[in-house]
Amino acid sequence: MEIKEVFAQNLRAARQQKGLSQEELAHRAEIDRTYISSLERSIYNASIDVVERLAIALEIQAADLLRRPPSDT
Amino acid sequence: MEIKEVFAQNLRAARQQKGLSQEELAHRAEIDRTYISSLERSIYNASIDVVERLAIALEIQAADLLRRPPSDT
DNA sequence: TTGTGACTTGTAGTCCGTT
DNA sequence: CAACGGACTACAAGTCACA
Repeated sequence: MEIKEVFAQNLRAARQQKGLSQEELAHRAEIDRTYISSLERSIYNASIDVVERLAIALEIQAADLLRRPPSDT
Repeated sequence: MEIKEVFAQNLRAARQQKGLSQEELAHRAEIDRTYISSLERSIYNASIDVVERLAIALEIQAADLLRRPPSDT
């Protein structure tokens, strides 16, 4: 499993946990709505500043968005 | 402090902890030596696949390379 | 052994839309 | 509300010569 897939899953899970739509998250993180959609579908390898902006908007640690599930380690 | 600076410091610290030169790490991670030099000088916002390749070469977690020092939180 | 400048190429990231 | 397309711009990715 590639890191961008891990990131995609963590991102979607964290966003839904907060009850946010892609558009609301996009606004908070100042990132394009369609790009967040792409990230959740594992299209791109986000750069670390995008990871951090999303983490801040989601009120979690940037490192948490890259954390692999226990079953995968 | 920007995330790329956090990453740069963590990268250099982890590399030196392993007693590796930039060139040796470059070889292990299959990344150009001068690019690693750039990353350690906070030139770029690395993408998450590069972060992971370096983490694997350093035998640490990708998330650890993004972790901010306690004094910074 | 590492830093740096100059450069090219590939992909990250934006903005418009439709389904 | 989200998936998806095309066309674009910005910047990461990768290479080289040299200090």
